[in-house]
Amino acid sequence: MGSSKTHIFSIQHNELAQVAKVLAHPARIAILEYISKQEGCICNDLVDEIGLAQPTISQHLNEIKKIGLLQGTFEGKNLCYCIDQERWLELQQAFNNFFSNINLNCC
Amino acid sequence: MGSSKTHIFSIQHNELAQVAKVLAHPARIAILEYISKQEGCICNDLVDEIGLAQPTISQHLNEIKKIGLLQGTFEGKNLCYCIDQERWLELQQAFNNFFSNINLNCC
DNA sequence: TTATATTATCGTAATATTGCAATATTAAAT
DNA sequence: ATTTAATATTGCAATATTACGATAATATAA
Repeated sequence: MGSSKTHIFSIQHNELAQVAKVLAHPARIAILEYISKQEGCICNDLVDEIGLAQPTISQHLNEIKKIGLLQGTFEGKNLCYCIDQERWLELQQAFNNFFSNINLNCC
Repeated sequence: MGSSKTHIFSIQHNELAQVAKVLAHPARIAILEYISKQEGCICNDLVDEIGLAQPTISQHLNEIKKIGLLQGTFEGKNLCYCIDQERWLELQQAFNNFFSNINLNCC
């Protein structure tokens, strides 16, 4: 065991959970916030800013990338990351729907 | 290693990440949705509904409880869970703030 | 009190995540 | 082509998560 039984859940539930998993680490929250404060971002700044080793930051960036939240473009010699606006708003909507659709009539 | 370096991050970032972690499993999403559809809930129903073993459901409920999202009251011989409304709205707000405060000016 | 039903806890196995050192890759500058 | 700087990948160790069988605790009913 140890692995989630994803197959017994709906696609919607799995997808929301997958996105939540990316947000489930303070480094990734901090990275997203930091990137947004810059206009784009050079990865090496993140290493100084966040305080984790370069390979670790790179891994976290990859997790964020996997759910489509990062666009990367080259600018001079440095890779420049920025947040994918369309996907961002889509996820905002997804969370808001989840929180709004829940019925709060308590027993 | 293996454990998150939570101490290098802000309280806000850690708290949001902690909540996201609870939502980061489809079973817990499904449990929250199912509880909300009922008015309260008997755990054994969840076992049938979700399709995981009773101890596993109990563990998931405990994770949800830890972030203050469940109220439990006794009703007859069965424990009746329901969603804590105040906390729910608080978390909805927290996620919405996170998504709204991000600056989307791309490079 | 004893039986019954429901929920919680314990113990354990399988898998996932986190983090970093070492190394490789990539692209620009010389 | 070589050097330099930035980012990615690999390999591995430590810890966390997920899941469930066995068992304990809890509360009602008989």
